[in-house]
Amino acid sequence: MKAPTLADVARRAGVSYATADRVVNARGGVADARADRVRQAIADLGYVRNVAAANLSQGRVYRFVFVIPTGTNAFFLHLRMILGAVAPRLRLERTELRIEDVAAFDAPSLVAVLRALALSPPDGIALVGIDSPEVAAAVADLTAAGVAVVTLVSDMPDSARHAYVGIDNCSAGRTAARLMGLAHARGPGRVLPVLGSLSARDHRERLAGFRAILAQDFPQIALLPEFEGRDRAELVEQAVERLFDRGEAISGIYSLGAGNSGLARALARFEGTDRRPVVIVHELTPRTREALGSGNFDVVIDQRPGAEIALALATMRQISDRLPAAPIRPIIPAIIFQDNMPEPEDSALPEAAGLDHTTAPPGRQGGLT
Amino acid sequence: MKAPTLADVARRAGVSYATADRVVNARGGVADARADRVRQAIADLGYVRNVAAANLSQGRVYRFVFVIPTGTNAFFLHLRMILGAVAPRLRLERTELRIEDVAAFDAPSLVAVLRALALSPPDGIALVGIDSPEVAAAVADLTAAGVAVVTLVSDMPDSARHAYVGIDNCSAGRTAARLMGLAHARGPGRVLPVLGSLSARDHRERLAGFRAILAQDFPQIALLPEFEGRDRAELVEQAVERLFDRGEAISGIYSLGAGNSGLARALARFEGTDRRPVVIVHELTPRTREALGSGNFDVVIDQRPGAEIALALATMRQISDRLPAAPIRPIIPAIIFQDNMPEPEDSALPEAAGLDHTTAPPGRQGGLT
DNA sequence: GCCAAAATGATTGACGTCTATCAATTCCAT
DNA sequence: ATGGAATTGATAGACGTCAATCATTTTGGC
Repeated sequence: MKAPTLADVARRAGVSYATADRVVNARGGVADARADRVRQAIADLGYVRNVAAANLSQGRVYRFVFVIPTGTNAFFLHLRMILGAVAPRLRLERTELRIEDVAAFDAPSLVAVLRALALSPPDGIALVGIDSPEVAAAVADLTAAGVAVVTLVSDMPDSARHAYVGIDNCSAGRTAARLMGLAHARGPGRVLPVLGSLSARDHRERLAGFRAILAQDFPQIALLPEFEGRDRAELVEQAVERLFDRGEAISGIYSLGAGNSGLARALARFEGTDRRPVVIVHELTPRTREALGSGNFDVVIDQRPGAEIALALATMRQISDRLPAAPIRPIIPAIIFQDNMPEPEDSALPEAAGLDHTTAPPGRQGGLT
Repeated sequence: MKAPTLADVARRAGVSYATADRVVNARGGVADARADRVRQAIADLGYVRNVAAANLSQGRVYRFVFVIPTGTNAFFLHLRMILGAVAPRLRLERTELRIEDVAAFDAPSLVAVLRALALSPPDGIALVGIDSPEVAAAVADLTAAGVAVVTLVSDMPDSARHAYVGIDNCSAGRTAARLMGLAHARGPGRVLPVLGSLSARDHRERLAGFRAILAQDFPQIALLPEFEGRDRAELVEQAVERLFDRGEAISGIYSLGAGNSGLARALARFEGTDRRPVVIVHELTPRTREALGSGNFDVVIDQRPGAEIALALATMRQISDRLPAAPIRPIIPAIIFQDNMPEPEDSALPEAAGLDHTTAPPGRQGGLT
């Protein structure tokens, strides 16, 4: 009735414990015939190695690295903040977190970081994907070396990464289009897409999804040419200002990258009027929160970085533990209006929960006499 | 540099290992002065008991029970399905799941189930809350007996439950109102709320949130009296049919409970016309999926039962492990249009991930020779 | 049939906690 | 002071795995 141990496997396979151990831990030096018998016994018994016992025996510590772009991008700053907040808690679970900096949108420097990490490989690496053969090659080397590699936020489907943790960006773009269409009700309009860089897969996919639904279901809405703002607030601000100054009739803005504080500034001119365009942006940050609250933005599509980090960690741990892989589903983004803003994630006061379970409850055996 | 063990604590407190053990496991028979010294040493060293080692030593199996309402309610059927799907995987992690049936909206039978469970108490219980003093009393007895109790879907804030796992229903109602308002653009309208029962806290809260935002931001939308459909499709269908037959001008329907297949049938009469009201419902089920896809519903607010189950399990495990309680944040509901429907959760084919990590990768020590 | 190389078996000591038992000490009321 | 109770200490085995060592057997080439 209880779970089979490796000793059971060895017995069933008719080999010694030592041989079974050599097979499951890939130590080599086992004849094929024997190894197959062990594998068969594992399958027959449904043996799953007891990770707790394994970790206990070798005093294992999980070492995970998050490679995060530098710069003033509010989303990545938020990501760093959350990582900093969960790190102490994770240490209790024998997990060490490290953040490696990398220049944004920069394949060569990402490759350099990955190559450096390969020298003393951690157990897992989470990185923001960049479409580039060199990065893919570095990833392949890491996975070959037994490192769990997970792409975060933006995927690299053609690489050897074990899993992608993030939202379905195409679907997010379609959702934005649907909301934009809803808000235009039955009237016509002209919509401006603002993005960071077409070289980023996530931005490309969002734009494609947005376009597809607008074209399909909302023919009365015209699409202006997209603006590439490199995720930099001042560039976005200038560009939007210029359009307004030229008197362009803009009924909606879909900002699918970062740099939204610039957008908020550019929209200040509509304060108090009812002529502000419908504004849909990505990522809940202090700035976008504020703009939502004050009624300057309408919708925020948030990829829930906290959930992403949790899933990335769980995935890396699962791969490191060599457990049968659970299917990874995309993160479901939160669609946020001024009415359903969640608490900021840094308001995580452990004791605020008001409960402390660190001493045994009065269970079967009595307390004091 | 490594984590302190209980032996370290004992040494620091100047007591024997046995005494320290008696303190952390509440076995009793320790003089106050000594116990305090042990507790002080624990605090000084930041000792956290090694759960893996503890579970290993006693061959521990977590026993968790989900108490789920019976009936044809599609949401709860879905919840049961997901529980069935995760159960085998959890068994690998020494966790046993059981489902207990209970009549819906029925406090006495919930109390009976809880009392029965108390006879051989599991490690954790997740239940759908019902506001009733008797239920609260039963919950208090369970928590006093050391059982981790979590409310699911609908909370009981005044009970002794350890945590609530579910969405912020008030916020969800506000979100529905915002979407309804958006879809009404600047035109007037009349909106019908359909709910299961005002005795259910979650339904009450959604309705309150919905009302508040409509009143505050959309004065041009009139609110019809709400209909209580007991979550039963045929009742909902009849009631809505009757209203339409009477020629009521209805521009929007907010269905905040179950029974949406009845609603979909009642809306069939608008097929092909553009006079269908705006329809916002809760919970993604096969029926609401279909209605979204065919364009009969506009928005589904889904409380993501899979995420709820995962969080409930994690919470119960954490409480059972007597770890410092992490703050529990509400589940963020998914807002779903026809454009961003996620894969059904039962499409979870473990092997579909295409990866199997059950054998050691070629790590530090070489493979075959 | 011999030798080296390869494969296999047997065994042991961690890892940190829990449970249990038994011996030794302290405390307190009389 | 004495006896009984309460408290404390010491220790050992179990849990399942990993890493390591050493002894033994089998294999393959000649």
